Amino acid sequence: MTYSEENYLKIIYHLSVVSKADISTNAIAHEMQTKASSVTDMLKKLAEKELVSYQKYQGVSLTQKGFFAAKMIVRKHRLWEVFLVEKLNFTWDEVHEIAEELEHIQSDKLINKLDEFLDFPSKDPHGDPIPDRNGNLPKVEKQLLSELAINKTGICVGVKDSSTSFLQYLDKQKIALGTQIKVIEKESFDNSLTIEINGNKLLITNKIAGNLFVKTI
Amino acid sequence: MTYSEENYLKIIYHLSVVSKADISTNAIAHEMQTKASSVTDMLKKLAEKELVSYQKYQGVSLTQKGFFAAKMIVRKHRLWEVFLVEKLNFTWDEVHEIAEELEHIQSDKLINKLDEFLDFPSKDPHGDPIPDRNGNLPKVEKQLLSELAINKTGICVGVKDSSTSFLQYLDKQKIALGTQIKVIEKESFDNSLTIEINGNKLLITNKIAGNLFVKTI
DNA sequence: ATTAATTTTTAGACAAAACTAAAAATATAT
DNA sequence: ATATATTTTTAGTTTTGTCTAAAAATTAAT
Repeated sequence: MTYSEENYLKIIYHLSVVSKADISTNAIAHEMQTKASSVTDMLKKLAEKELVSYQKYQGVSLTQKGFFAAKMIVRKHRLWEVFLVEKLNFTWDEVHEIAEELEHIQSDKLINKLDEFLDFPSKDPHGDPIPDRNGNLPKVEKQLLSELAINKTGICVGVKDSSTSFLQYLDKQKIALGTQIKVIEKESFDNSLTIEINGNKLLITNKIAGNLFVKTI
Repeated sequence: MTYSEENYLKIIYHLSVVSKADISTNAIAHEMQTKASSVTDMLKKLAEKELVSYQKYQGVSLTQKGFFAAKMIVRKHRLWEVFLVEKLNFTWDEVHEIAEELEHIQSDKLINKLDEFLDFPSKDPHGDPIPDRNGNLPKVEKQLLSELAINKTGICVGVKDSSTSFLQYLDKQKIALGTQIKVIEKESFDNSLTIEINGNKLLITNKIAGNLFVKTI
């Protein structure tokens, strides 16, 4: 598989996790930051290789083969992220771009030895689950902070958006994986929330709350 | 720089270390396992970027800029090899191919943090020196075993050929970096050598002796 | 010093992955 | 139901790095 094919497969996988329905050409083009016509070309190539099932004008879905391949790319990405943070002391907002490159390194033996070296982690630095060598994904129980009821407390277990800017915002507000967050108040006009962290109150927008995963306790 | 440009630069660097004179198109084609016409195309591109100085029909040499860039690629390659052997327990004959991919990962921060994680090694698993972040190469004092005089003893400090088959031959004969080797006899007809390792005598061909570096003691 | 052999370069093509512009299919709105 | 808007596909280019075949330059040989 080429570098580009792997990137498409990964994008289709991520879109599939969210949507269930077939993935549209435009949705892929948007994620890949490319043009719809380029996507069409690539979908034909992936269909030819039986990595996706594709019907003209009807979008795509991953085949079993494509699904497994995508999970292996995600596995590599997330394991490298763990390596970068745990072993090389990168911060969680620095690792995504580097892992985007490292995920394309071929060797299965490498990734399995890396997995062992890292002591078989089940989650990456952003709380996302890491598929094992057979493609099994640990099921992570979580909900968006924006969906948490008033007076309920959750533990931060992941982020939906793992962009540098969002992660740095969280750092600034002293929100990390494992942090306890209690919902104090919800403003119905703009859906902003007042939350309590370590005894301090903090006002956050709905956009922030919609990108933070918590687990209720 | 593209993946392919980096590979050309690295090959030109390796040929330069050996030959001093300008590097011929054919020599590069042979190393790259490609055609001379492809090499010509690439040399024009590298010259355009001022990474090599190139005169039609006269071969190429690296510019200062190209020399530094090449050393950074070699640095990455060798540091990753150390990582694979020291941290992931790969054997020295398995790491070259994987490092060929890893050497193209971009981030400077990554490679400097890796360097630190590995405790700033000066040599890779095959005894080759690792350039530091400024491009300085530790000078390694060594000579080929084939050039060692009779009755002299040397310590194995490196290999010229780091192919899997040669390294596995050395493993089979219990020759590793640090092994003491004494030259007992040289057969002038075929230039084969009788050597002594750990008290045992061993007959090796000139080809073997011509690919093993030793340091006299 | 010519001729022959080798090396190197040019010219033209091709595959991968992207693009633009236009056509076709699907979805939406009145 | 028909017109309009949107989405998707096709057709034709472009760029990167490769190739083959032929031409040009260099090197070797008599």
